[in-house]
Amino acid sequence: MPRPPKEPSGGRPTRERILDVALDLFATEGFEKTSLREIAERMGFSKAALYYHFASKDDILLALHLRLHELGAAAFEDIDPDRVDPSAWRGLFDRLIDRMLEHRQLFILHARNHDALKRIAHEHPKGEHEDLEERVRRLLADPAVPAAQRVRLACAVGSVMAGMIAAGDFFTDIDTGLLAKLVRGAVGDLIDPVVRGDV
Amino acid sequence: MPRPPKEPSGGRPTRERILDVALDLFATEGFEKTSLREIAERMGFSKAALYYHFASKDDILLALHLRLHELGAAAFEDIDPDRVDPSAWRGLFDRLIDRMLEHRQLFILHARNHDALKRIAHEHPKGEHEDLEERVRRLLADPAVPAAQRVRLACAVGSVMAGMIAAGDFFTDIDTGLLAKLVRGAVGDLIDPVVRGDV
DNA sequence: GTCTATATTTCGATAGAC
DNA sequence: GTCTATCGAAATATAGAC
Repeated sequence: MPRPPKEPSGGRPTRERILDVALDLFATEGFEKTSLREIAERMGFSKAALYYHFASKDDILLALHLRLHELGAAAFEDIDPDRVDPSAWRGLFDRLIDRMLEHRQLFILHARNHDALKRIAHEHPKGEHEDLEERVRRLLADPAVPAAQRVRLACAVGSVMAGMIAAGDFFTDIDTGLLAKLVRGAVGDLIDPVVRGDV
Repeated sequence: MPRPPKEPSGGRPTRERILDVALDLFATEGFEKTSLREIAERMGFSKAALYYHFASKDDILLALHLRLHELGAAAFEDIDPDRVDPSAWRGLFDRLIDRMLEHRQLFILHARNHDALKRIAHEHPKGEHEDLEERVRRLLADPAVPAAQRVRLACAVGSVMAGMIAAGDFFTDIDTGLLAKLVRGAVGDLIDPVVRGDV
């Protein structure tokens, strides 16, 4: 029989609590600069104990990458990978903004440790997931797409990122719902000419 | 008498060439991940020789920080620190975009290693420079400024950053002049409602 | 100005007891 | 599942010869 949890952790498994701590540290200090000693100290046990739950430091980052990947897969599974036309951009960004504000830390982790994530994703050739980021990346680099559209798309992505980062640093007094509305408005102004076909 | 330079380095002093190499590495791999061994290898001499030119690794980053600071001071010395009103934003961003595209690496270095730069700037209390970034930062965090203006400003900054980062990654086929024009147009659409007083 | 050699620290990771 | 103890590698930095 499954024994009930004894720790005062809300029944949250130790592995998940380690990931919570690592997410916080990786997002605020960076993956390279965060040491396992630091994670272990916050968890209240020794460095070696971490290795019972994870095979390596990279393995912790990989698990966090999976959290983000599953999130993205669930949120954008109805998008046609082969045909991302501008008319779908507005709805795409509306959902993206909500998701990103809802899971700020995960996206900040991703943006901040992009190199490390790319490295371990490259060392784990399993799945070769075709996620949203890769599609946007290809769109941005495609010389066949009008330059104006590509630049506008990059600015829109940068705007969402900036809003998300600022949310925790400068916008602590702004309600999340209002922030989402304002960012949606700004992104709308950015991609309106693209959607309307003016560029 | 000042002896002529013998190295095939265009007469560029060793110290400056070290900074060039360090800038490239810090911007592409990050400050923490770049080792002095890596810099020394590219320079063609040993690790210890670096310490003849710089007192520490932090000192190298500090010198690069000064490059950026002098650049910013020269470019925005005519801005009134105490009165940054929206009507000046357009001109501010126009100059900012040109400067940033012109010195891409320096700004990428700054964005990527913001924490390390803040740390060494904090350890060097000299000057307590009041630069443009600090002013924008205060504006973004000021609850007295309308939320819509703050969010639009953050999006504009994020757009410029995105355009600059993408310039080297995805926009290699886009002429710099065209890119600057397109980013100016995008930022204009973002801050137009603010400048006109619609928000 | 650059070298070799080395001191010192910190890190990720492992071994084995409990 | 967690511990202590330790290994090996790599990092920053220093000492002293040339």
